[in-house]
Amino acid sequence: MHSFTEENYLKAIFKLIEQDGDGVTTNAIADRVKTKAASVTDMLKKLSDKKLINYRKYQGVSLTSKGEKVALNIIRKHRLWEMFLVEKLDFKWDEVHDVAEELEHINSEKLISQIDKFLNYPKVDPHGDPIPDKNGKFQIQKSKPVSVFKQNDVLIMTGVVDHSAAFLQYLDKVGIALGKEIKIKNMVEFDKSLQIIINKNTPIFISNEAAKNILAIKKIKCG
Amino acid sequence: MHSFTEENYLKAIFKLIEQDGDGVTTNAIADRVKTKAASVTDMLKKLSDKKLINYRKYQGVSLTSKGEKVALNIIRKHRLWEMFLVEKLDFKWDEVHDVAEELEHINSEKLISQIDKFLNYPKVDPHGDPIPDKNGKFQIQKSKPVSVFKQNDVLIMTGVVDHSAAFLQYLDKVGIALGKEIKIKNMVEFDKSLQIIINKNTPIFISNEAAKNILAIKKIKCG
DNA sequence: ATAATATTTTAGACTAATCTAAAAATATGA
DNA sequence: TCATATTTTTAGATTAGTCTAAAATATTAT
Repeated sequence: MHSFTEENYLKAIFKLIEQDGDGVTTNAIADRVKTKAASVTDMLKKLSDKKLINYRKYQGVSLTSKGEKVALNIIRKHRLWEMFLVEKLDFKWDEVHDVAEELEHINSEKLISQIDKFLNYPKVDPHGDPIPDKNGKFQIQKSKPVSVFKQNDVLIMTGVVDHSAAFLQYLDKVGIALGKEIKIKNMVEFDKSLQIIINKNTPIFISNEAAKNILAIKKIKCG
Repeated sequence: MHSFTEENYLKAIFKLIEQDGDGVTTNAIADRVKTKAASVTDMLKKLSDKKLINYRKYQGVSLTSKGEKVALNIIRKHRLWEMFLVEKLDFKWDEVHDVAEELEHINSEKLISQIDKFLNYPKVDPHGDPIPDKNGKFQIQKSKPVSVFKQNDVLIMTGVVDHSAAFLQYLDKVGIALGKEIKIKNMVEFDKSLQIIINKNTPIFISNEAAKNILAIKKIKCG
């Protein structure tokens, strides 16, 4: 098993990737786990030795599939416990976080599968965040900025962060709208702009700034 | 708050006192918390500094009322969690111990009071052990050998450990029977024999061997 | 392109809890 | 009572996680 602390680092890294994509920085992690950058570096070496993250000095980190599995399991437990506290023990949705932070580290397969059953297999927690199933798969996807996805991902546009008229008019002009398919063809290293294909049309470029403000989910593979 | 480890030591000491009375030995604790005597000595110093135990080198330990309070709270949490696992999550009574060992260290007043309510304020856990209430009082007392009680305790005799005819005849002869009041007048240091008063009659002496085989509970003060 | 700034890593130290081996205290028993 | 055995404590080392301060690397802005 992994230590309480290792689990917290993996969870922090997972959430940072979810927010900002791969290449998570030492300082960002230090912020999230409320420690100093030097301590983070030590832990990154340890997690890397255990093949839980991909780490090269000064280059930022990403999770290996092994590390992602661990992180997803912690998140699953956290969200199921939050659900339990609200549904069964009359906690308010804003009271549950700190207790769930502790409960998520309890080690028992049976405990968590029984809680899941007891709650009738919920798909989202009290904050509306999706709960991964026991295989680490989300039944419901949360929309994320286009900027966090990877080359060759195929997405469905679901919303915007910036609701300004100017931005919406821009989207209209380039042909991005709710429900449209967006395939990420390429990412330009220099300015992080993206070459994308909308509904199989001719590729276009959008800036990193634009990509950060367009929300999307991964398209589910059919067949 | 106290560390996970400190809590485990306090719980171990509490249980040893419950079994054998005050003056718990270093080795007995080492056995229970599965560590070495040297480690126990270190921890005893720490707990003593924090005024959680009474400790004099080589003399064995007892709990201060502060320490007992902490121990009782851990035991309360442990037993409520066991109850929850069996009643609500379909655990077998022999599957719950290890998980409850982890859950008992979760820090949340509200969590445990809500679990208590959810279970409708149970008085005993799935193993039949009494559950202390939030003030650390047992609503139901577990019978313990007379040998573990202290001077001036007033008890009610509830049973025996040794069911042999010889022992029962001896009890009959000295006037000890189910329901009789036993007041502990004095304990002889030399052989640990007890001077007791049965139903306010003339004091008699019983051996430590006998005292270990007579079960009793503390008499509840009326009025 | 280079100087200034910011980020990240290294080096070395600290704490809590643990261990082994040796010393000290206590208990046992002829 | 005095030697022996047992128990407990001390001394010194180890591990996980943390810290500060200094060095190395990367980024930014002129």
